[in-house]
Amino acid sequence: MPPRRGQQLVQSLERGLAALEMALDGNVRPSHVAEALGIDRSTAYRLLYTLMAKGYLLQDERTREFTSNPAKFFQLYGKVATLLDWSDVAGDFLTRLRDQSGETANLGVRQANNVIYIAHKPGQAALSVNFALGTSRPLHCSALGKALLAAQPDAVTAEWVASAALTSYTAKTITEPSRLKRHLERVRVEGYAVDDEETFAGVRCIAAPLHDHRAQVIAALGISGPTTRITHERLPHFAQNVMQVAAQLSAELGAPGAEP
Amino acid sequence: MPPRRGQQLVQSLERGLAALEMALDGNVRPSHVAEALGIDRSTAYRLLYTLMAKGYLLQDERTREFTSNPAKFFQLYGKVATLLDWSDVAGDFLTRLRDQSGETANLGVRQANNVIYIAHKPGQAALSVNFALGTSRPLHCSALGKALLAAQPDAVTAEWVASAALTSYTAKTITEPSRLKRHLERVRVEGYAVDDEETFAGVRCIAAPLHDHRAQVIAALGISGPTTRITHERLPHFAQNVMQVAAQLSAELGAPGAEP
DNA sequence: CCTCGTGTTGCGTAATTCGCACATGCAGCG
DNA sequence: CGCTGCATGTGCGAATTACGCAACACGAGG
Repeated sequence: MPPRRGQQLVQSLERGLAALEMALDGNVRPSHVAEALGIDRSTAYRLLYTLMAKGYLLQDERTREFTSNPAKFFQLYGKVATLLDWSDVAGDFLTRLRDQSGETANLGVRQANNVIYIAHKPGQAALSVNFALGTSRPLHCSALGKALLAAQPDAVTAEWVASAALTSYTAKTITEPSRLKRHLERVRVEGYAVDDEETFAGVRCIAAPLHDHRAQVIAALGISGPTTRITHERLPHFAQNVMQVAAQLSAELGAPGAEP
Repeated sequence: MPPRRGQQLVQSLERGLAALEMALDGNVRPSHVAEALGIDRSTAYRLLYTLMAKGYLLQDERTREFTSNPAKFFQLYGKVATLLDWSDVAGDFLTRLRDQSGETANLGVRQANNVIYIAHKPGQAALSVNFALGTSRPLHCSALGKALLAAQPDAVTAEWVASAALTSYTAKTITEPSRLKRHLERVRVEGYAVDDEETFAGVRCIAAPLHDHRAQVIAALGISGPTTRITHERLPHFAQNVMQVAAQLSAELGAPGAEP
């Protein structure tokens, strides 16, 4: 018997959700899930079967593989419709930012240790940064993520920085906790965050936080583009642009103190 | 111990998913879930807590209520990106259908006993049918649903009609299995389905099935509008329009036999 | 202050789940 | 063609796990 932790999680549910997420990353079979989770094949099978019975998965009649059921997830997603509304509200501002900067504009929220991109307007230049909605990126090396991190109270940020796994993606990724902490302090002072090729070589991003009617930071807005266009010289200009649109969107969301 | 059914489902996972879906329909508290599922409060709490630990739910610090975590569901949804692509492909056809008919065009797939609307183009008239993406409607009283039902093999349809709960929504909803069966046979012959105020009074819909490269019916396409514009006289004309665009979209999807 | 309702946690029980073992089916190969 | 290897799917018994009971903490309301 494993030692009881502070809070006991329901094991079957935990494993079932893990199996579900595996199926979302690609078709799975009981043997795969069993190996990945360190459980018996039969157990994995019963979890998958239950997920299928509840509509989350489908099973291919021929190959016997379990697949995620897109319709089910679309339905679930439709129920958290607030985000859809978000896209509608933010759409005009993203377009404005995209047109003013000429680069891909995007908007993301925090989910655990990641930023999730929930709305975007891809740039129209031949060479533009592009990725699918719903993509997640680490907080510590994305502009949106750093803008969100910097908005937290000092103590929270300090604790997070100390305990987080600062995975390196490029030579420029900040992996030292102390350096990241100082970096975030500067982000807060300046009002915007920069990802200077810390996630992808050749890609620079700029982001600023968005405030709601309670002045709470709930999301971040930014642009991403190739280093050839977002140069160090033009960076301050882009940053002003991002902050300006972020303030406008915040005002639209009812943030106090923002320009009308 | 309850008698074992043909296939045993994992109870904890089943209950956990039920709790999750409750949370998607609005904030929940352990006592609510416990009562709805007929389980103890403590059990409901542990399920909710596990869902929270895995990122599916959030708990309000003040009210202690559990809320769905939109970011998580957006992330999950982003992974089943095939549907997003679908919207892209279907977008032009939906627009064409909307512009030709002047009514709201929509596209849906089957999910259990419902149709899920996964793409649409709302009509531009002052009075137009409109609903959010991800909405679900019963198969037996929606045009899209009947188009999907009629495409199945006879035996499957017969069994479904006999066992399904044909809930009535308006006076015109078809609730007799035998009548629905005949109705669906006619749908198959005609090539299109009509929802003649069977779901909402004053709303008429027309839909036709979409075929993929294997000639399998995978979705349905249609229009919805007020009975004042979609009159019985003009209905055949609208039906031709729907079938034509459906055939074009099917061809785009690689369906054999459809016009290029 | 008392009561009621609810969130949260400890604990013992027993129901539920888990893993083993096996039947079955399929694909590759000698 | 039959043998082997591998995977899915299903009884079944053991015991781990999840469940319900009970109790505590806390806040609201009377």
